[in-house]
Amino acid sequence: MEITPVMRKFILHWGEMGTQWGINRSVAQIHALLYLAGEPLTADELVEHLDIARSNVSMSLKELKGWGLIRTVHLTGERKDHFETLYDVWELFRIIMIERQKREIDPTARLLEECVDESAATEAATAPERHARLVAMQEFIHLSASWGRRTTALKATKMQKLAKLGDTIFRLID
Amino acid sequence: MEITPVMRKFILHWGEMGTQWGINRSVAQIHALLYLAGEPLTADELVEHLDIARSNVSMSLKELKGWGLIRTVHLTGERKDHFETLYDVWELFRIIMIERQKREIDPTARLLEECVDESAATEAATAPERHARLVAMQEFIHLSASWGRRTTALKATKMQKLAKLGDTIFRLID
DNA sequence: CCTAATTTTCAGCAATTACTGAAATTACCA
DNA sequence: TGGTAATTTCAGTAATTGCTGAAAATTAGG
Repeated sequence: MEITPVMRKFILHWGEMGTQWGINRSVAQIHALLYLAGEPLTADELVEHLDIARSNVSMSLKELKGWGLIRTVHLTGERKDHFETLYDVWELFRIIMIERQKREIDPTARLLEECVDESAATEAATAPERHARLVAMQEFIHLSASWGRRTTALKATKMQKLAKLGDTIFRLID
Repeated sequence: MEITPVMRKFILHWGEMGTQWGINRSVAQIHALLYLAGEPLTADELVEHLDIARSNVSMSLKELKGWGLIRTVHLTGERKDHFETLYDVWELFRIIMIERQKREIDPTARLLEECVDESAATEAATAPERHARLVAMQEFIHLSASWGRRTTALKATKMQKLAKLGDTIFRLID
């Protein structure tokens, strides 16, 4: 496994993108490299190619395992752990959606429900418009969560088909 | 304009959510407050309610203006600038989508095009599977960008209807 | 124009996040 | 079971990001 200029270019960009979305640069880079490599790599290979410390790789791999984006592979005759990611972009997307939903959308939906309930009890009468704005936000988050759950419940192949179908429908409407 | 416990709760959560999505906490809090307030507020009112420095508010407002999420309002007889946001969550969502598309998705799509082209020229023959993975990623990003453009091209009301329609269709399919 | 109110800028400090190297732990084999 | 390779943990440090106060710039009213 050697890193080509194209691979390097992609990996670096992916790392920067990650930081903008709240994902650690090392984590994003490691994932990008595993995706492009197409074969399980050892932690030491990641250290070498990405030029980051062994301990950083260890932590980042742990993070990626936590997201369910990589798995440990044992190669016969090899002592070191090897790591590989999924190679299906739709499946990757699906997993990330599920996790972000669980970590971010769902708690927000819960909080908004609390806010709306408390608002209904205390200030809906005195500040009806503000109450309505809270409800509008709650509905939006709720609808987003619903879309998220429904799409991620689909298999990756179905999801892809749906996405392409939607795109085609849009094109026809235009 | 007084801050109620419910408002405080929402604003604090929104600020935390922001940080997880790469949005500055102060920026997110200010926007949340303007949304809930339902009326234009001065920078000094933001300082007081959110307990952050005047200069921080100034910077954050600039950021929000850059995103097109707030506008300056001049009230007759008032010397100070007042700021208000849009109160339509769908319109807010639309603006944020357009901006993120422009800042993040489009550059990534361009980069992937370059990568695919370079890969086609240099290594498609020697590493066809890796080339295919790059192409798969490009297609995914391209499809995402296409969906983004098409949905944001819709008026907020149409978008909302489409979202609700999609949700209903999903429900029927289940 | 001059003055005072208001807003913006920015250098410096604070807080957070990211990364490293050393040490501890675990896994594997003889 | 002891020894070595591999991995993880974590305290300390570096880098980044966020925030502040002081000062400069801008604006509006007289």
